[in-house]
Amino acid sequence: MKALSTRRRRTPSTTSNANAAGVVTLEMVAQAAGVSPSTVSRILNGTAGVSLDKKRAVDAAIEKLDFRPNPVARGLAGGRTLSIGVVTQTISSPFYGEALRGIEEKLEPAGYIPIFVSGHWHEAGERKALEALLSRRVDGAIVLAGRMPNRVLQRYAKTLPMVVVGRELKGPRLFSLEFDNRAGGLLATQHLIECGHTRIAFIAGDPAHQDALDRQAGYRAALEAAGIAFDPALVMPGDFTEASGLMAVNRLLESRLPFTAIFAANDQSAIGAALGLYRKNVRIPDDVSLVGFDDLAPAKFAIPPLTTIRQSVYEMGSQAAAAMLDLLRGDAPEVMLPAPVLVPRESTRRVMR
Amino acid sequence: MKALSTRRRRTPSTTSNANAAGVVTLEMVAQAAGVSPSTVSRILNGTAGVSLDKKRAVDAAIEKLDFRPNPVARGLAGGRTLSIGVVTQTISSPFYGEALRGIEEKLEPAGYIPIFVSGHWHEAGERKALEALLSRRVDGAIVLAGRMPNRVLQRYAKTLPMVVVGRELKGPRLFSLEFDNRAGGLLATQHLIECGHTRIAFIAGDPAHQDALDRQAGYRAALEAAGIAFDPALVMPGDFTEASGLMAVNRLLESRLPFTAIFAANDQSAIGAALGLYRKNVRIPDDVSLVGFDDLAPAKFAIPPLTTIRQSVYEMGSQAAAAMLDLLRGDAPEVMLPAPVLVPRESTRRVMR
DNA sequence: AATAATTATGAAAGCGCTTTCAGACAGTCG
DNA sequence: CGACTGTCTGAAAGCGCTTTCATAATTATT
Repeated sequence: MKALSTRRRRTPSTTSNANAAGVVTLEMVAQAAGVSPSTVSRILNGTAGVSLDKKRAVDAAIEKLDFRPNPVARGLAGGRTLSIGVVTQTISSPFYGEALRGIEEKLEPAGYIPIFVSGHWHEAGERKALEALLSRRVDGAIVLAGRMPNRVLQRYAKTLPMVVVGRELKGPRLFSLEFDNRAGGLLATQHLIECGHTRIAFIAGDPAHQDALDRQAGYRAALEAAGIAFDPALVMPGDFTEASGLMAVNRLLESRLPFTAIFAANDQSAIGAALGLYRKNVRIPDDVSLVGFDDLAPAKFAIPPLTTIRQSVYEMGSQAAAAMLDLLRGDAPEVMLPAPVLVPRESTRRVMR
Repeated sequence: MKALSTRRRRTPSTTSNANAAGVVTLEMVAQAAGVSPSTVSRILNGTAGVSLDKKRAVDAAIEKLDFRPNPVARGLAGGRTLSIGVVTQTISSPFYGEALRGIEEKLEPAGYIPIFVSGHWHEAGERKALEALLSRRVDGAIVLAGRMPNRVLQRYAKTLPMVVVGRELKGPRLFSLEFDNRAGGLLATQHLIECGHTRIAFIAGDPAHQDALDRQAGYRAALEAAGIAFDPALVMPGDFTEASGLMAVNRLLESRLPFTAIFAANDQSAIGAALGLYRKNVRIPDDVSLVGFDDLAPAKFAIPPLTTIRQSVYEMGSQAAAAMLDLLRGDAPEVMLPAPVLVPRESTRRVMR
């Protein structure tokens, strides 16, 4: 299998260097420029001052030979790999996909490359993913949500800089980034209340996610603020999937409890709910108003287009990456997530009855 | 920034080794087991026979010290990094997301890790992505679709094993994998024809994608086989996005051309089309039947659930990864993509008029 | 002008592993 | 029983870079 390894002893005295696979090395650059490898390295990294003429000579040599430093060797020698590990749950979900895009696009110009690993929704998987990243000597890790206990994350933060999305967790080389899910939940519910709804069902998210809990807290807070009694029978369990939204609606309908609006903990479950209503000939928004959460692409093209809470997942990824870059630079990250906004579309409207 | 580099000269004679960051090295294992580093390496890689008792001692030491070889050092020394580069277009699209999941899950048990890089839909981006991967010394590259000319890909294949998804392209260290898009297009259109439709519109995909062209070819072939005249006015340009599906429908409706069915080149544009029809109060499937392509998650929860062609994107990714593993092992890949299947749901039905 | 304090540079060690080379033993054979 | 194979093993070189350390070349200081 061995890749390009046409390996031979380095001929000790011969200076005409030309390794097997035609790869240009720093040493060759040094030779071409008539300086020592150390100098080339220093120029590359800006580690120390170098006289202008040498710098010019080296730059010219780099240009001419089309030299690109080998990150692997760099990693081994300098302890840096210019790669950032990212632990996600599923890389195929639209939610994580957006976040990853944000991360990638922010990291790229800084010369870092993200390495994505899935945690598969359980602690053991996440831990394994982090271990894999660690053994690959990533320079830092970004953890998206996840079920790992805070303790564990804090321990890892001793080994390498970490940014965690979706929890409150600070430390010397640890930064966390949270979207205000509670405010979002509040906003969504308020909107429904303003439309005159009082019987508002809630389709919950995966209770293992803090996000889900916070959104629900926002829902309750809004009800309370409006003086509407909270009815536990109106909250349906769910897990952020379309299927769970569908099932929740079915149960809701079967319960025969009166309700005129549904707030689903994310767009995906809202879309599942919409299908459930459609199946039972309940019209949106005429009979029931529906609000989602996240404002991912599909919400805009749902039938009818879904009123939802925008939390820019892309932005979240991008900010997490920015924070990581700060951490790496030794600065205290200074990032802010945009506040949640309501995106009114066609799935909600005033009650008329 | 320097990561864990508490670097010191290695104390030449001292044998009690313990590097700064508490990382266990192969050398430490060798020492604990009372053998030379070479022997440990040989056991790790199965490169040469080793006596049973030494092997046992080494295994015990590895276990006890919880040693995990450093891939970076391995990469530098052996020319292998145990990582596979993957070039995608957008990592956030549901289509690519699924494929990446397939790749990741197939690679993982083999000890390889995928590194995903986006090509951002243009040749320059893809080329840059490939270069980034190359400079990171990946052991192989998987290219998903993409616009890079075949020539270029073939040239890269000289440097490292490649598998390309979505084109016909073979070579010594090059393997390609194609889904039968034409057959899928044929199937979709046939289904519509069997339902009695004769005025079938087509919403095209991005013409830069071979996939899109093939699906369209299937559409035409089905019409021809059924003796239905092909009407170019019924094919609407599109680019695989929801927005393009929506726009296509609008134009179609404005054209006042009669039609009773739409075949969209992928699910996303079909969903956009569905919204367009909904807006104009055209009912699916009562007034117009609609077929998509891909059978990604959202299709199942569209309103109404979308009849579509299943092409297991997950499977595609997984097979591509399997092919890469074969290539790396030196075997000729022997993989097969499942044939396209029609998944009838509720967006199509017999014409009644 | 003589000495101290700065740079700028190169030599060389070392990151943690793989792999060649050659030695040390066993086992074969005639 | 000596010459010859073949199998294990360790020493050491080397992958391509970074980073000390020491030296030489400048510049600043009094």
